Amino acid sequence: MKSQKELSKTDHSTEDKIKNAARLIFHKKGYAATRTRDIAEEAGINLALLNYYFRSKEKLFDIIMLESLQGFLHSIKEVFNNEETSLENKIETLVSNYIDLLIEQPDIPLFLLSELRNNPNELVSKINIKQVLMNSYFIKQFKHAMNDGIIATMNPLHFIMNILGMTVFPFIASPILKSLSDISPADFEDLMNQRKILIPNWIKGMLIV
Amino acid sequence: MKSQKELSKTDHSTEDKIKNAARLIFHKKGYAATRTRDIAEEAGINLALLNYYFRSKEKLFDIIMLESLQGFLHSIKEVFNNEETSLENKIETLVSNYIDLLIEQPDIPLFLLSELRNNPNELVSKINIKQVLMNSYFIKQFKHAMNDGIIATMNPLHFIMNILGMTVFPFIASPILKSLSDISPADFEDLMNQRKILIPNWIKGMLIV
DNA sequence: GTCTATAACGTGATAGAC
DNA sequence: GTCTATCACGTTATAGAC
Repeated sequence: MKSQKELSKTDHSTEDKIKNAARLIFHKKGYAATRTRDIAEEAGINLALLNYYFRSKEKLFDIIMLESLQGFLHSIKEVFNNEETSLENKIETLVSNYIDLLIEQPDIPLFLLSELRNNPNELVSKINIKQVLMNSYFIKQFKHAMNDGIIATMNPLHFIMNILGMTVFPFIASPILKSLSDISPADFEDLMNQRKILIPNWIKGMLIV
Repeated sequence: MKSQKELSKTDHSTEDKIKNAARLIFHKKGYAATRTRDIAEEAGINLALLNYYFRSKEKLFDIIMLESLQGFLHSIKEVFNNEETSLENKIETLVSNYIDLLIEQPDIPLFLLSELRNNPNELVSKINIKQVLMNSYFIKQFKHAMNDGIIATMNPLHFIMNILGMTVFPFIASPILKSLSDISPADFEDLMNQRKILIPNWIKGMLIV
């Protein structure tokens, strides 16, 4: 239950106030549409202070971007490299954790994907997503099960696309989905919580030999 | 096979040159990050002409946005309201059409979803997505099959999220996915083409009672 | 550290010649 | 219709007082 604390992090220092405001607005509007004035106002401080602490809009953005990316990968990393849990259990945990995360911070995926779009970013290589995902214990288990004929043979990328697609996409597309049905935010959250059970079941269905 | 023609539309008139350039850059960078100067350069004309023809950046954007949204919905509309085809056939056709469309114009989904994010846009209601999707012949077939016990019972929204999630998400997340494996653009396209067959099969698996 | 005032710059839009 | 030159404005960033 750290999420609430995570969101409105310790707002003690001015530096933290600015960072929290920046995260909020960058996530919501993206780099280009964000004005440093908005961040300053949201933080309740003066515009000059932003440059005093972070030098420039871009530097501040880079910090937020890095942290957001790391935070988002953190969930996967922990689950994927747990050597105690089964393949099935990993899927259930991952989906459930992500849905919880996305209910709290629904803006993160669209933010990350938009900002990563054109920047074959140094960040992506710095964070080394490849190492985290493709060399994980999870992938080992997956390939092992395929070799043993326990699950159907497929490129692990398909598998990752399906899990992430079914889990993350509804949040990215929520503006449209909400307009499809006359669905309230509470209803939407209910639907997403249902998916904690549904998605792992669907995924299992895909793996049957 | 209209797609090629669709993309580089008749570049005859200056107006079309500007629109095509605008579409290209807006799709790639979004509204805020796009400079009218970039559009003018891409179109090979002068900045003043852009305002001469379209009055303002925003007006030009609105046109591109509307057309893009309509184009994207067009695929669904046609497939979903065909009263001759089966439920299974509709799924196969929709997935296949979308993958073809996204291979040609991979920037569209992220563009639409980003720009729609904060605008409970008049557009969304003007286009009336709800009407197109939820009152379609497809949804009728779907509910019918559920009532008859032919397919598993679930909220149709889950179903739509799954199809779109599995189909569209890989394109949205392609920068990350490409960095995961050392996958070439051609390999990525191959993977996506595989999914024309795979996704409908997975979806059918979800529907088994 | 924090503020006000202002400089420096980029961008959308227009005037006016051709 | 198309161009060059320029305006008008908003935004980032800094100087300098407190």
